[in-house]
Amino acid sequence: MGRPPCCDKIGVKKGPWTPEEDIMLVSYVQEHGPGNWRAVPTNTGLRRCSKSCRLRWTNYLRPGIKRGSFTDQEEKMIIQLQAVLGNKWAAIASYLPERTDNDIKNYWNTHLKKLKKLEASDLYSKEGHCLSPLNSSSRGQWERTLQTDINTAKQALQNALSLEKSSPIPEYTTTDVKPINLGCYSYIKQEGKVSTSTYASSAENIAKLLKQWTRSDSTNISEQSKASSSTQLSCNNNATNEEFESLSSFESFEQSNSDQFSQSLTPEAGKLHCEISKREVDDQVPLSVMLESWLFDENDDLLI
DNA sequence: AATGGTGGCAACCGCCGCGGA
DNA sequence: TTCCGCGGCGGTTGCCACCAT
Repeated sequence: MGRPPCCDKIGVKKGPWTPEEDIMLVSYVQEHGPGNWRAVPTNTGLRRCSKSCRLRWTNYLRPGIKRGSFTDQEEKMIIQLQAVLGNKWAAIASYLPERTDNDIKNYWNTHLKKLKKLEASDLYSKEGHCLSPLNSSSRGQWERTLQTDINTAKQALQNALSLEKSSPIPEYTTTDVKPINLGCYSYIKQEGKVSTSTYASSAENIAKLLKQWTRSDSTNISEQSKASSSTQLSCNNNATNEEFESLSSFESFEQSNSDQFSQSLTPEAGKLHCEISKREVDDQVPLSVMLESWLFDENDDLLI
């Protein structure tokens, strides 16, 4: 006998979310903040499971989510963090705050897993042995493999971080996939033409619905926030005033919820995140140094 | 033009851990 | 101390769009 379902299955809607449902959820979270998901369906009138609401928020509607293709730096970080942390997608996602664990998991399963498999088979054929720890002949050999993995991870992480420092904003060529933030939705610009998913094409509709509840908040938005928003939106000539206002509202909301981000991290990652935030304010210790010291600590733990 | 195959991604399912009663 | 409910996480599924034949 398993645990009963988190919510009554009868009358609970499943499948893709409609823009109207998104609006209901977003406006509720805007008002009450993320949390107490159990109460969301009853308070909003959404015929959705509480888990579904939380998932929709964290994976799609949450402000600050970057969509579109992964950059080289992101890919490197995912590969190396996966080597160190394993399939701890939430932990990995905590180092890529703009990406959700679901996104990273999907990316790994569709792109990187294949890549790693290919590399592994290549090594297997070249070296005539399996690198899997479970099949290695001795623990010592496995530890050496692990150590190599960790060292590689650290190296790549440092490379990625140094790249990040030199070019904090990814540059896109005309052939690159270029994500354009539009509130909680993203338009993907590819090879000069703007294409949207069927869902994202409803963004204007969403913006109209958002208009009502953003009006009251928009008066409190700082000029700085507006400036950064307009920079992002300048990519899209079709951006409406309503969309602009909704985005501004989201950004101010995001800032107010930065504490919740650090709370959502794993204990280890949370500690690191807090430490990084603190140190960065206190004495500007580079992120790469923090990560490296953390990785060294992890190594010690693993090899004891 | 039609159809089958494949890849990508959003969403669901079930288990686990934590915190409160 | 135990039980229960909730939120979080990872694995998996199913739908849809794109591509090749």
